[in-house]
Amino acid sequence: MHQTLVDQDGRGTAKEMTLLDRVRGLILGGDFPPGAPLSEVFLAQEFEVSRTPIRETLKQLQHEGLVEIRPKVGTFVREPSRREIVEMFQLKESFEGLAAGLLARRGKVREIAILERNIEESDEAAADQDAARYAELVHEFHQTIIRGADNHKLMEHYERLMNQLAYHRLVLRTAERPGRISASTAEHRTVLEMIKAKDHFGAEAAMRNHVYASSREVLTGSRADGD
Amino acid sequence: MHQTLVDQDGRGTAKEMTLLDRVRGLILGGDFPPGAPLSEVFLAQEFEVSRTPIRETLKQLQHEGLVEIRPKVGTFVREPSRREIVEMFQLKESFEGLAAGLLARRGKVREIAILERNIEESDEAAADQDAARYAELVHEFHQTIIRGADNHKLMEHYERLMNQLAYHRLVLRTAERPGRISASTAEHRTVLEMIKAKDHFGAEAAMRNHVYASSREVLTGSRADGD
DNA sequence: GTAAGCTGTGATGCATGCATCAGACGTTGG
DNA sequence: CCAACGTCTGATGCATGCATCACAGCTTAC
Repeated sequence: MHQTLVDQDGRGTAKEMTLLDRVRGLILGGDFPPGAPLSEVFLAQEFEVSRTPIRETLKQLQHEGLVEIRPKVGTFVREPSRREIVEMFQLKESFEGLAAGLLARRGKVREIAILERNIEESDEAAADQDAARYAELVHEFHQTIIRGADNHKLMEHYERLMNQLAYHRLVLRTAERPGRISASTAEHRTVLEMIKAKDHFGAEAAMRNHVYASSREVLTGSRADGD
Repeated sequence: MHQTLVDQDGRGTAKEMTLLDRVRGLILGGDFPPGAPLSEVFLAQEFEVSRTPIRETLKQLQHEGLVEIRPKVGTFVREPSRREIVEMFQLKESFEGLAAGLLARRGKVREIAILERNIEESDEAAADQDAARYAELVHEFHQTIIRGADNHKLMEHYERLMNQLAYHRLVLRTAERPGRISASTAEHRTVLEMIKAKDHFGAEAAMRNHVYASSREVLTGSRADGD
């Protein structure tokens, strides 16, 4: 029984998605809001598998912090408290700062080129008032730095963290304001300059400053550029 | 050799240990060295449960990075490569630096008192050439700082990281050299001074410097104080 | 003698059934 | 009317059995 496991966002890329990815997608996609119960039998029917692999999946998601399993009661989508969100942003700052520092130390030409191009396109997107494209580029900028750090363990922890933040980010996306989206580009530029100068100390500081600034504004709702 | 089924902290509290803890203890305790296969049926018999909960446990451990599940083949204790160990130490440096900085910012009197006492006892242990006690105190010092940071998400990520490093640390423990164990106490003292001065920037830098120094020596085998 | 193919064995992957238990709801006593 | 209790329902927790597959070792062709 080779059920074609198509992804749900209609990209048509039809890559084989593991059950874990699919259930997680259900949560992050908003189909199950925080607090919603995740019944094993329901999910089993939904994905046409038995309860056993569903149970394994839910336990994994518990480990990721996305769901809460109350023994003998059920599994529920976890709603991070505001405090936890603050904590996670502190971690994000630390992770991305570390990554920027490592990348600066390595001075990888290819990544630098990508980042330069990214900033150019960000300027264009900002000029075009294309908020969606801008958000995409911001995401790409951070991803490039994380990946460029060349530290796989860091990537793992970072991904775990961002998964937990993801639902929150989706909510924030809706609050984008095209008029202010270029605010963070200047900070991106500073980070890139530090990296190009191989100033790992400065790069880390600039990146942390940037993440801190955008997270502050996210938390207070004043910038909310989805970054 | 090791108490297998009871809790390991010798508290005698015999708290109900979850299967996850018990299997993990088997790995970290060295009963299953890296590369060893973890047969589901064997573990099921060992713990007198069926294969189903064992499977769930193994999937969790995979997520923790302690084991590697090769589909349709089996589960094996993962042996971190040297590169991964370096990566993990970089993360450790970042985590503990963040924690020290947060603790300095908070300036919690209780934690500071604990740390001061810890350093005193460390000096005594060093004077007594009591390597085991010293290692214990070092561990406690770091734990106090991590917990004092008051960031639960940070603790989670830190624990995950240290679990992956744990096997390696056990190996290092055997290489302790009583003559040099006091080397890190000076660094601990510096960290504490920064925290007392509420210099979060300095505290972070001092902590990172300390972690970097000890990890360097661990990796090159020149200090190897288990820190 | 070597390499390709085949079969056996043992493991995992999953479906299913039963035991157990938390929480809901109706009932009853005050 | 309210609170305490008993029953009931639906879920989870786990044991078990069957299908499937990777790998080893043997067989066979060349």
